[in-house]
Amino acid sequence: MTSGRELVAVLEERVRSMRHGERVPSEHDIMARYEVSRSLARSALRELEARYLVRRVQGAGTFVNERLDYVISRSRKPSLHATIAEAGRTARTFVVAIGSHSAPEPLADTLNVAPGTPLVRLERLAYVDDEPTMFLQEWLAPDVILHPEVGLTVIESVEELLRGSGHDPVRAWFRATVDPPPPLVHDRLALPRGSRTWVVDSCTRDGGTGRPLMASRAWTRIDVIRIVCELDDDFRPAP
Amino acid sequence: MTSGRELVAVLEERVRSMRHGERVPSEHDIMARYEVSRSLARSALRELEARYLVRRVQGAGTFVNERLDYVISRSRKPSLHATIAEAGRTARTFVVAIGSHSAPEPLADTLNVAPGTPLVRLERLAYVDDEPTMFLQEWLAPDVILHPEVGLTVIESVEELLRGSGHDPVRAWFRATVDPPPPLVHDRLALPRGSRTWVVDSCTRDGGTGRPLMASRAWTRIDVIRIVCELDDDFRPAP
DNA sequence: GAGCATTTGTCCGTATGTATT
DNA sequence: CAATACATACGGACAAATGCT
Repeated sequence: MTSGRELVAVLEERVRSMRHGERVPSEHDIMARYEVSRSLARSALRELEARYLVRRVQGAGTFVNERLDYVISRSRKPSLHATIAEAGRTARTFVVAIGSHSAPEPLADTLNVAPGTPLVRLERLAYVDDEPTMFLQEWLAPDVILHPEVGLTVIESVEELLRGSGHDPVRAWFRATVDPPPPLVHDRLALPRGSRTWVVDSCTRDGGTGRPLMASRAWTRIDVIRIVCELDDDFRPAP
Repeated sequence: MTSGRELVAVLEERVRSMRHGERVPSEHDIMARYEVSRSLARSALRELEARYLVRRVQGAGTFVNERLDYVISRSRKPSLHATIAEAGRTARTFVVAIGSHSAPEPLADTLNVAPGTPLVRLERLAYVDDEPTMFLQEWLAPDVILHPEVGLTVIESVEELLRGSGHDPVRAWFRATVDPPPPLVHDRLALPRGSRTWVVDSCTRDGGTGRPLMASRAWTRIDVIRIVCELDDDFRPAP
């Protein structure tokens, strides 16, 4: 082995031939096998980590990582949970906080209520294969859900809850980009230093009446999920 | 200075107080000023680079970097050039290749022509402040443009060209995500190793007839542009 | 719970190569 | 050509987290 670039290429090929979760040779193994210094082995693995091909855990090792695609669009209904289950992985969501807060300015505008109107705010944390992966803040318009205290600790999907309350929830608007998360979210997702997340703001309305039901912001680990934003083509039939 | 984490925080604050393009202290300066080793100074600057806060150029130095926002949606018309000009930066686009190619399968489908139909393919390279920033591949539906050889080497905006040919171009569909670019694009954009780009596929139609005019794929430097995808809310008036 | 080996994280120091100015 | 600045690579030491006994 002569250069770090080669080392990265060799390791990448090897990693790509392995399955999600499999163990990647340790830094020490790589030193011995390819006769390079530890710093070079480290930098190669770190580059693969930056490309989301591996995950590294101090004390445990380096493991192959496979990102899951999640398409966001108006027409596609499948939840994150369904998408993840299809890929043979498991997803679970927990409510970490629930309370009544008065609507801040931009949210009041989105939900079409007067500023200061009390809203139910949910904070949820979604795990993929026991890894904290998505942190959600959701504001529910007044009176869209009956007995929220009961339903929300039990039901994992707010969409189902809305449907159960007699609504027809559709994603009416979203805005997505990639950004560093605020410190609170950084901790919740146990992110490594300097990492970025998908940030998706969204508004859910009733498909029939157009009434705003919920506004949300979600931070998603970019190394676990690959979000694909799609604008529907009104001139083509939905698949 | 005790830890690398502090050093990053201190440098980040300093960088954030500076303006785009300003010179950041060199690795050597940081060693002397904060009494750390070169490797620590390096890793700190590299982390700021990973957060898109600085750009590093071998032999030249490290410079403050400020990303530009570019919103993609159906309703927003402004071109990338206009967006960049508003931020006080300059954008230029060059046609690097133009030729006739038979339509590959997915493109033929998008443009609603038979597979193998000859299409005009454009390759363009957009510079922001003399930095190669976006590489575009564009396929034009048959006969949508008169005398393409003449117009395309002169006009920087294909949208204007379409308008000049009597069409009413609107963005009918897009799909956006973040991914490593293919090697050819990696070279064109002079990217550092292991970096990712925005990848935006798009289809432009005539707003009146719905006729497909153009399909395109664009790779954009994620450290120069922050793309924001937005789905319009049909229940709210456009701003 | 304690102890231990393994593995990655964080530092240091040094030397040489390469691109820019 | 020379000076500057970043890139690459070596080596070593210790810290911190994990997983197992």
